[in-house]
Amino acid sequence: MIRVLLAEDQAMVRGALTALLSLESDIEVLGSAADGESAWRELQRLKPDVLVTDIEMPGLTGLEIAQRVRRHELPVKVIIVTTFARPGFLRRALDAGVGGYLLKDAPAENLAEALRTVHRGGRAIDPQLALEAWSDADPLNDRERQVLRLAGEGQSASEIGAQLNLSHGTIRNYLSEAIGKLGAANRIEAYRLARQKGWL
Amino acid sequence: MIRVLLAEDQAMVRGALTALLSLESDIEVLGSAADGESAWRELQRLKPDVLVTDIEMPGLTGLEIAQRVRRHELPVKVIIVTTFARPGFLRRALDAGVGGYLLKDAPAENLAEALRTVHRGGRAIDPQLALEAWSDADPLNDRERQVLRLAGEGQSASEIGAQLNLSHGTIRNYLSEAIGKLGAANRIEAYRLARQKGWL
DNA sequence: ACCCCCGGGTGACGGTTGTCACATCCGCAC
DNA sequence: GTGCGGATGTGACAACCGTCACCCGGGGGT
Repeated sequence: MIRVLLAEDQAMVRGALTALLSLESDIEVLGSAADGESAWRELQRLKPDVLVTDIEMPGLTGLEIAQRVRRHELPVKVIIVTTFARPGFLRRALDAGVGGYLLKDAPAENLAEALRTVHRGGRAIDPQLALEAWSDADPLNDRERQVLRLAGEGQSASEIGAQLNLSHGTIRNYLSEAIGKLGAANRIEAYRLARQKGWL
Repeated sequence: MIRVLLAEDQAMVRGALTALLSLESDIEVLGSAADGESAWRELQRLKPDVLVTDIEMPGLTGLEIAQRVRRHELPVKVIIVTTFARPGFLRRALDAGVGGYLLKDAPAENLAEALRTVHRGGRAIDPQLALEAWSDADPLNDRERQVLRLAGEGQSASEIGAQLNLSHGTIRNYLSEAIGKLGAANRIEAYRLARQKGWL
């Protein structure tokens, strides 16, 4: 019997996934959590074999939980199930030692299958995504990432500078570099590109 | 017996929702579709009592399907189930005469409940969202919406102008108006604001 | 015929952005 | 210490952006 904890913020999807997994005779859903913190608490209380978690959740993200699990050496496998086919996310997930990374686009049967694979020590990584993940690395450094994020919220160079205690000229230099590295035409395009790669 | 067709692009969520609804003894899931066009075809082939559809799908969106249903006077109720708590979306959905509008944040039991309500002729609208929907209306006209959308993709005024056969000066005028109407500081902020309201 | 509104355009203004070359400072290797 | 590299600033330039006042032409009303 595979004992599972489910973390997913959208209640309807959470309920639906629970129903889906409960159909499998060798899987038992111990419980579910709607945000990162409670997932972390339930993880320690219920001691499941496998944690199935979304990435984007209030509080802790699924990636952060995976990192914590590794750091505390908890005996639980982690499977990420997410909407986002972003190479950067998979990259970080693998660095955090997750057992599986599935897309919500994948057929529903894959989930139970992946659960079994991971439970017996294997890995279940979405194959087409695995390729992309190693193809191109994040070219941005911390400053560029930081500045690009703020620029993407509509802030001007001066506003960003004020926030980071840097001169507006420096901000423009960083933005210019980021735009160049990403092959974009302006900050807006750069932001979108970086975002869809999972780099921001 | 309530006969249901399900339209949802993410396969895993689609499978999970099917599992969820199949647990109910008075509900029968006739089939499901992964995009707007096939949902529309299945709708005519299977003639379900109720269509449960996501909004964001490839091809036709759920809102467009609802509009078509109304235009063709098909004898099917439509329930929108979406991630997006955007007043503008609900507004358009109601204009299209949908029977229900639920958020994926809502508890899973609500879905079956809403299905029954709508099937017997009632309406199931997320209550807190219903309030917001009438609070503030979309101030943008078609041109502004169109231009803002393109600007949000990183295109310059000249590029947008070329695409719409308008002069770059006119584009700037539209953007300026949109920025003003939304109380934003620049096009980036305007885009974000409009987007999160569901106006784009 | 008259007026007025509406979609579109123009030209000018000051500010912002993107780019580049160069300057400064600090820390670290040798 | 010398030298180098990274992080931060500066100043200049052209292009772009946001704003505004104003112009034009074509429908509707009346």
